[in-house]
Amino acid sequence: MKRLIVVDVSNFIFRAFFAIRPLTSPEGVPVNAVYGVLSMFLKLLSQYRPTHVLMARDTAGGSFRNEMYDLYKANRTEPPEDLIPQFALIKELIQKMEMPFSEDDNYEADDIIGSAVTQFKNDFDEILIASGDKDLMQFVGDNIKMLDTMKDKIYDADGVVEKMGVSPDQIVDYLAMVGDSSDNIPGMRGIGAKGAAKLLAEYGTLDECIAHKDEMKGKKLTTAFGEYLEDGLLSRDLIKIVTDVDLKVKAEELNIKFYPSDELIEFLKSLGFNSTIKKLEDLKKAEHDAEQGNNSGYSSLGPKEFSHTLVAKKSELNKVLKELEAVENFSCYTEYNSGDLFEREIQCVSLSIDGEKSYVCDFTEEALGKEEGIHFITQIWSMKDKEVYSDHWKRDFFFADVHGLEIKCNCFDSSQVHYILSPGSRHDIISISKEYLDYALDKRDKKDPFLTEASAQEKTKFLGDRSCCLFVLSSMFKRELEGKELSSIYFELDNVLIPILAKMERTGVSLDEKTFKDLEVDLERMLKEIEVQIEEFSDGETINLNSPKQVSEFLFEKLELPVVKKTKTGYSTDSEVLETLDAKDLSPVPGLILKYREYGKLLSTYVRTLPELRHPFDSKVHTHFNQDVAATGRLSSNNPNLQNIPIRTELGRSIRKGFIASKGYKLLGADYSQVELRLLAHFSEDPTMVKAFNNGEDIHRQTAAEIMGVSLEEVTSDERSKAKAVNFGLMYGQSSFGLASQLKISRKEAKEFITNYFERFSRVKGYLDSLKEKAEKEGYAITLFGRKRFLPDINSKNRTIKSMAERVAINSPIQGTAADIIKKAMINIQNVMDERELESKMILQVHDELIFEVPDHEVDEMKLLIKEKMENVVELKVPLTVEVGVGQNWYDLK
DNA sequence: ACGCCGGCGTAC
DNA sequence: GACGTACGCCGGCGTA
Repeated sequence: MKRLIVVDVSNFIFRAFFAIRPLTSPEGVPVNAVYGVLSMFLKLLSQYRPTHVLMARDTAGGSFRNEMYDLYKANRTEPPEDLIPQFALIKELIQKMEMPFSEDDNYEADDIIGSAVTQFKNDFDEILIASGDKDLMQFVGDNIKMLDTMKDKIYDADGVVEKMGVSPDQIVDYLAMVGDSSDNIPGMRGIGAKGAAKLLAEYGTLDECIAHKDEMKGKKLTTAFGEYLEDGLLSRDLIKIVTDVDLKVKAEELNIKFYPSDELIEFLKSLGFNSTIKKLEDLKKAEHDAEQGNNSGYSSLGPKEFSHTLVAKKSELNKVLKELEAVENFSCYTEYNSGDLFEREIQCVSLSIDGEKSYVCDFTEEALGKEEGIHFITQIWSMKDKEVYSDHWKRDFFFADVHGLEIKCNCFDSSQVHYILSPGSRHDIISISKEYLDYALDKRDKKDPFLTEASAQEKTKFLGDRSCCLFVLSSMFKRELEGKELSSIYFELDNVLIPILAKMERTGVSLDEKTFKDLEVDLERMLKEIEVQIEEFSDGETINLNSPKQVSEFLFEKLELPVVKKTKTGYSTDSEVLETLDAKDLSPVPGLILKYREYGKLLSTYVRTLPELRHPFDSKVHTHFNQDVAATGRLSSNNPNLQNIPIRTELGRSIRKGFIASKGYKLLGADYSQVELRLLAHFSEDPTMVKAFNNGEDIHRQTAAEIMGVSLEEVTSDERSKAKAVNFGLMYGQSSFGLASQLKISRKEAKEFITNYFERFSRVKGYLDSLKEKAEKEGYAITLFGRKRFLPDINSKNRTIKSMAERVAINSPIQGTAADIIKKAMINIQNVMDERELESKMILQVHDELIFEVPDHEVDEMKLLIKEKMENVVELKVPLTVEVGVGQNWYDLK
């Protein structure tokens, strides 16, 4: 099998430059693009195993196209400064790798590629064009395919049709009509991607379209084929790729060298690519051992192949189960169809007992079927003395719950553990396989119905690879956890929480349709009224009040109001600015826009959206609680986010009336009062603060009294709210500057507040400083329970970056400990609810608050239980107090 | 037509 | 430069 890959080097260079973070050689020369091109190329060799290669490149000068059209590529800016020295290095790299190479001063890489595939077409079994340039799709057909290395996707003629909507031989005409903004090719104004595809579907070619231009309907099309026809014809000429460039190499000269030369290794050393050198040196050694004709070389750099067995017969399933019985732990990768939460079916289960080989059980095959799938997975999940690795146990628990199955095995969740080992990065199986195993899993998901259309072989690799990686990674992470404090964070906290969250998601929350409908009508009317009022000031011009850009033009150019604040791109119009302007009484408009924003936010984010997100299954909303997103250890919620339902303004708060208890149930809410401040008191052991909490004082009032030097009774509500701002600011590492701008007081005053604060609460200062020092020394911030957050920037020389890390060092232990506390409370409460077989259900968590749906007869019992469990999660130097409320809806839980 | 980013705003 | 952690809406721009 002779396979030629033609590499669009210019395309590689730009993609690499932007994909790889800045990187310099030991001599200080930027080399990120060189590194990127090398990695992409090595990956190409190992993954697609070409026998022949041609590297095609542009030269610095323009091409004949510039003579045709002086605006050709006129929109291109100069390459970034850091990239310029890398062009020569990449050329040198190609030479040192002894890869066949072609460039020509009069032609672009596209022309070289076009010429190569045309001229060498009959010399190879298969030719792959490695480039992201759509233009090159015109050559796809027969044995010529496009390869997008970033997406790991190969396009044959059908693939082109699917992606572009036209066949390869229509690509030139297509681009002639649509244009190409990256090369400044105009195209025909008025015709977009959809339009061009439609026209070509009807007439076949551009020429045929022109022949029938009198049939075109609509103003856009008539002008396109009138006024802009010339542009289209010029574009077509520019897009056409030359196929008869003299390449100065013959097909048989394109065979590649499979082993690195000493010279190459020396060159890479000078660039500082240590990890790559190591691999190449090993390869060099292997060259000596290798037998003649052994075709490994560079292509062996790729990951070793796992070995997968497809299981598609009932009798074989039992054999698999027997093997599982014989081991203590194994990975179990479950693949569901992408259908909805309640309807979804199990499609495949892939298992590995050693990280080298896997069984892929396919329940979409006729011989098995979904009933068999459920039966099979039930048997696995009931192996109660086994430890089973999955990368998404919450999904499995949800599925099990829907189908009334029980999961009794010991669950080990690779993503969740990785979150604990390294919060703040990505934890999905694809990312961690890449990071730890340097293994590129097939990135496709089944949006395109991959699992139903792919070949059995492809499917087996897709799934088998995942369970193998899952096994290897889980074993690694398990060792990593061993003997560490972090171990208990995982095994006692996060892992135990998984089924609880699944249950909460499954239960969902009921909404009252009428509340939302009424609010929607009200808000729409109120918005309309404001629009009308504002129009009086705009001379009939319609302004989209949802567009900060248009609002800014209106306020600061048309009405000439004073600019208060700027953003990166222009004048700010945020609420702070609008309030400032409103206070100046120059125009009623800022105040009106403030109202418009408030109502618009409520309408678009909550009132209109939430009822839409109810699930047809039970008409409830089922949020997702993410357990591996927030770097501090908090949960997050999405689809919808039920952790940011308004409360501050009365109108916003009324949305909570729409969150209701099911019939015969009440909602029960319990929230920690001032957890984070109490934690600050506990950690700092500041006597004044500890005493205040122990005496049950109003902490903000107490703070005000201390820093303003007045008695508790004398504190005004303004003073109290200022003190509150100081208290919160402290925990976020706020500076006097920030406090001043928030409270609209002078910096001097703000500074005084803070100075007074630290005098009165002297231990707090010491504590906050110790957090920074500790983070500098240890490299991480840590919670009371031992959850860590690593802070690579804490010793940065860049002041701004270091300060940011310091604020994180202050905030994380406080926010994170609060998160750990409520997680523990959730677990303890759920345990008792299970023991007592209560009908109550936990439904929401909002960082310091839990909401339950409780049958009327359990209200009293649950009130006691929840308060007791939440308050006694952990013994601190100050009491943790919890306030409990009961009501028919979320608004009434006061 | 789609994806990404900036601006903005909601919660704790 | 200046307040931590999230999610999501909208408009606008680019599609490398």
